[in-house]
Formats: sequence, C-alpha cells, structure tokens
Amino acid sequence: MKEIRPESLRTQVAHSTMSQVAERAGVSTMTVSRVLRNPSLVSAETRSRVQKAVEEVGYIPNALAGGLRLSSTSNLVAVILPSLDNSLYSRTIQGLSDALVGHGLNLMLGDNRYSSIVEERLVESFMEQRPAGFVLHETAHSAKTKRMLLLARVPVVEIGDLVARPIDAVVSYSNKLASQALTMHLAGRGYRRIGFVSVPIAGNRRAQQRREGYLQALKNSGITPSEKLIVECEPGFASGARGLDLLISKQVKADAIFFAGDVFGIGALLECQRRGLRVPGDIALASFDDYEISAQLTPHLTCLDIPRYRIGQEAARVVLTRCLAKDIGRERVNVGFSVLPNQTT
Amino acid sequence: MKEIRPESLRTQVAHSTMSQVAERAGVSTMTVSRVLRNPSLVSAETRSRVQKAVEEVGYIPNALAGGLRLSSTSNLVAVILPSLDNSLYSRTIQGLSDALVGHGLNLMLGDNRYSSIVEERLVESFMEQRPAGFVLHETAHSAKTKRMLLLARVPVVEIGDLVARPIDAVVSYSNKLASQALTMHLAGRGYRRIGFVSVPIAGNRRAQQRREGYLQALKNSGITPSEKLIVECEPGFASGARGLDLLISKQVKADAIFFAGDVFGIGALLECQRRGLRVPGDIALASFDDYEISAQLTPHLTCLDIPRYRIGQEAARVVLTRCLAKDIGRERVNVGFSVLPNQTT
DNA sequence: TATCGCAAAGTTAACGTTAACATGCTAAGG
DNA sequence: CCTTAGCATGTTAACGTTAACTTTGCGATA
Repeated sequence: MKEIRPESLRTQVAHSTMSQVAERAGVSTMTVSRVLRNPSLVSAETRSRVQKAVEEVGYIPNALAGGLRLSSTSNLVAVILPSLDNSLYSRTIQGLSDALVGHGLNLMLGDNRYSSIVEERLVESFMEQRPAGFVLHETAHSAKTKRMLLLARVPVVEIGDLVARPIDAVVSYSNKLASQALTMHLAGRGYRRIGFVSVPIAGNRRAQQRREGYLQALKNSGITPSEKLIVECEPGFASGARGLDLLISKQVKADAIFFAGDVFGIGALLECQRRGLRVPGDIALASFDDYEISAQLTPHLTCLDIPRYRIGQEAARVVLTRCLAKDIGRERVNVGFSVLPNQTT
Repeated sequence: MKEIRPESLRTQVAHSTMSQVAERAGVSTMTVSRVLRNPSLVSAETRSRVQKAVEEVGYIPNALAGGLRLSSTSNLVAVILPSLDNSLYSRTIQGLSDALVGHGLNLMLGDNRYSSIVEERLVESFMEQRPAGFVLHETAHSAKTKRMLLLARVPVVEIGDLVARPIDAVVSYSNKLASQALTMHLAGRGYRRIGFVSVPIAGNRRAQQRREGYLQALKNSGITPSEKLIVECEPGFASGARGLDLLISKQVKADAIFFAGDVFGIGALLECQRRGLRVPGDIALASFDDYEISAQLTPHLTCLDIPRYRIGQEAARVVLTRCLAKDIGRERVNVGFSVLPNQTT
C-alpha cells in the first residue's frame, strides 16, 4: 500500500461555503452565520430565505474554519485505550459515546497497544486536531506525553486506575483494592493455596497493582505468599487453560485460582469442563471482570464487577465539566467495584 | 522550556503557534513551516535552530489552520457502526485503526443504534469536521444522508453487506449467501426441521438478507419452510435460550437451529448444557459469527467465519486509495466467508 | 421637527497556516 | 568584473468563519 501524507489527501472533496449560501440568499456571510448560530438576530423573512438557501446547496459548516476563527478547540474528544478489540473497553467506549453525543462532541479513537511510546505518538497526532479533551486508559505516561498534555492545558481524564495524583482528573476504581477484595473473598472461603494468574506484569501498572492487592490480602489473612503460585500469561482464552494447568500441577497444588485479567477465568472454567474437573470441588475459580458471559456459564463464575460502561459515562461528564469551567483543581472520581460471589468459589 | 504548573491547570486551552517558534528561532513562520513539511529546503543550521525552538516551546501544528489553508480534508476517517459495544464491530474497528495508523489518518467513531435517522445526524455532525472518508456499516441510508455524502464527493465505504450498488464503494460479504451456505450445511447433514432465530427483521436489511438466504437454502433442499420455525428475538444471551425453548417445543419440534445473529448461538449452547440436552443428539446448533469463544465451548459450535478484522483493514485500504483519486468508479470488494463445520451439527 | 434608540443588516479583520511569488546573496562562467 | 543560476529565506494573500464594530432605516419621544 502506498504511503500517503495528509497534505496529499484528495482536495477534490467538494463542500459549499457560507458565501455561496449568502449569494444565493442575497445576504452577507455574516447574516448566514447569524442564522446558524444566533437566529434571533435575523428577521423572520431573511432567516427563512437563508435556511432555504442552506437546504438547496446542502451547506454544512466547516468546523476547521469555525474552530480556527474562535481559536478554540474542535468538537472532538480524544480517547486512547490499550486495545480496541476487547469487550471491556468496548463498554467504556459506548459509555463515552452515549454521554458525549447530544453535547455536540464526537469521539476520536486510538489504541496504544499497551505501549506508552505508541501513546506518545497518538497524543501528539491527536493534539494536532486540537481536541476538547483527552481520555486515557493508561496511567503511566512518557515525560513528553505529560508535557504535551500539561502545556496544552486541555482536560485530561485517566481511567485505568484510581491513581493518587492524576495529570488532571481520574475516573476509575482501585485495581489494588479490587484485587485485594476478591482475594480476601477466597481466603474467607477457607482457601489457603490461592494461585494468581495475570497478564505480564513488568511495565504494566495495573497488573502490578493487582498483584499488590493479592499479596496484601494474603498478608491480611496470614497466608505466606509463594512465587510458585504466581503465573504470568499472554492474553487469550488458551492462557486461562495454561494457568490452570500450571497451578494445579503436583508441585504447586493450588486450591483456588484468581485470574486477574483478560478472559483467563472463562478460559479456565471451560477447560475444567473439558477435563471434567469439579468447580469448586477440585479447584475454585474467580476472575476479575464481570464478563456478561460469566453469568451464562455453569457453574456461574465468581468475579469482580467493574462498572466499565459507567467509567466511560463519568469520564465524559468530567471532560464536559472541565471544558466549561475555567479553573478546576485535580478531580478524582471513584466508581468503585463489587465482588460477585458465585458458584465457582 | 515553558513553565508548567500542574496545580493551576487550564485557564484556557493553550497552544503555542508557529510564529512563537519563529520568533524564538529568529526566522519567519514560513521557514518553520518548511522545516516541518519540507526540511530539504532549509539549510542544516537554520533547520536545527528551528527544531530546537519547536522542542523548547512544545509546538504542535494546528491541523485546523493547516487543513483550512490547504482547503482540504482533515486527517480523520469517520466510522459509523450500529453499536460500539459488540465484539464483532470491535474487530472491525481494530482492523480499521491498524490499517489507518501509519498513514497519518485517525479514527472518528460513532454509533447509530441501528437507526438511519441517528446515522443522518452523525454523518452531518462528522461532515463538519471535513473527514477524509466515511466508513458506514449501514447500507440503507436516508435520502439526506445519501445527498450529503454524494455532494461532498468524499470516499464512502459501506461494510455491512455486499450491496449491488453502493453509494461509492463496498467491502463486505454476502449476508444472504453466508446464511444460505450454513443452512445448506444443516440440510446436507440430514436435518429437515431447521429453525431460524434472528434479531428483529423489520427495517434491518442484513437480517432480511439472512432470512432470504435461509429460505433459499430450504427451497434448494426441497424443504417446505414454516413460519413456526422462524423466530425473532432481541439481542442478548438470554434470547438464545429463549429461541431454543420456542423451537424445541412440542408444537414446533425443530431438529436443528440456525442462530443468525448476535450471541444467540452461544446462549443456546450454554442453555443446552444447563438443561442437559445433548448437542447435536437432541438438537443441532449452528450460529452466524465465529465468536472466538465458540471454539472454547464443549462441543465446539458450528458457525460461520466472517472476517470482521479484514473488513476493517480492507475498508481502510479502499478509503486510502480513494483519497488519492476520485475518478474511480464504484468498487466492490468481497471478503467472503467460510462455513466452519464443527461438533454441534 | 429634531433626536434617540433599536432592530437588521453589512464591513473589517483576525484565527494559524502555507502556496506562490519576491528578494538577497553566493559562486560559477565568460 | 559582470552576468546569471540557484539556493536560502522573507512577504503577501488566502483558506472559511465569526467577533466586534459600523451603517442604515424606521418608529417613538419630546
């Protein structure tokens, strides 16, 4: 595929301008502008003549020109998620979209593939569009990313973890406390050899927080942690099966497993079905997110309910608020989480 | 370096301009512009002085101004899907994003909630941003939507169904043929009372096409269709269970069911597990999309593999191609599909 | 009748960038 | 020593829109 640069994009795109509308209606462009933005300043007769002309030529305002003149932002909110192909983030996207639509704001979306270098490039690219705000799932940013965001003085909402000192605002839940709570649930049910399966932890702040929560819960329960009980796997259903396999081996013998990410928990439960393992008789299972499907499985999977949709909604609300207000300090919104005890523990 | 005080965020969105860079580097804005767009026209010494100034003030080009001056489009591609919270569309979004990134194009995303009225509003709103192209999942559009798209002479790729006469281009598969093929598979396995479960068909062109394919396959196989075997349900796992329940009832007695949408097939298979029904002994099941999870279930679910990711990729490619030259006629890309015969039929 | 106020329009300039043209300077060729 | 090609840079104007200001006309008030 041929590489193209934005400036070589097609210029044949044909849009009518305000002056074409103005000419047709026999008025100045200013009158057209008024009809569209402040109709009460124009007489009824002129107004309808202009509206007719707008209809006839199919005029659609040019937001590039308007935004430039007002030396303000575009009506876009930039959203950067780790991946676009993940039902967790889909829920958040839907929440954002639902809350922004109707306020005249549109979504500009990208994924950083779990890399802060990619995030940096995306933030820079998005920034050229002068978005009204940023929503970032990542909470660890490169120095340049931080600088760009701070210099621009643009609303920024981080949503991946309830960090103590966000760049600007944060709407999230505590990964550590959530992880701790679910581990405590397992300990409370009497399990003592609790395995922990995570996505690769190095460089992943959320995974780190979840491990810390797990370790804290063990400590609170007087259980000595063991390196053998902690497993890292690449995302995917297969990893759930693999994590299960590793942790129920003779050397390790976990009595419960906490799958702290992705679709591991479901993958493991389905693997148990295939192997004919009784859950929780042979092994207890718990997982992080309340995938809708958890409730469909037999037995129902014990998991955490993270309000992914609401995170999107609230993040949008916070962006909107911050777009309007002149000077707001840091803002932290804790959307919380809940443990859904179910049949697998 | 500009002073940044995180505590007093944003009195107003603040970006430095090219003339600030120019002043600092002791050159004109034109030289700065050249350094950024056509560096070879500037002497090495001046170039590095300008680059230093760009770094120091944290200059980021203003795409509103640039786009306006070039009276061209923005670097955005507008994408409108029925819903954002659906793993099928997520795959397509990821495909689009992956193919557009690296070409300097970003994604502007919205959902029409399966309504062409909402689509119309979104197209109009997006059009104000002067996108480089549109990707629309819907293939049935309001007259005004069509007019806006045609007037703008902007590349449009429809992706929901392989329509005969797209507005501009289409990248998809034939819903009818796919549906027909899977139904033929069922007929070929000897099933004669084949149920059909769909999302509500009225006003949904893709659902209509799928029903037609189903009916065509029955005809080809010499099976008399029955209204009793056709069921419409709202999206969701629960509907899979409900569809199953209706179609295996005493009055209907289907021997196989084709779930032609959403997550019905999975919902039904899990319901069979809960009820202790043998699949395919008591009832055969087949479903439309190759949800990753289908392969995880026991037994593996027979389904259609629709290349959702590739649809995104190809749509992006077509948009890019058409951005370069508009004198291309209508374009139809058939990404095809395949039947994945598995253990439930 | 002169004056004021106000509604309804128009005019001007500016937002930040860049294509097109203009300028000044250096070095090679005669 | 003068031309001239060509490189490096500057100047101007324009993209489409809109805030701020100006103009026009008309009815109400004194």
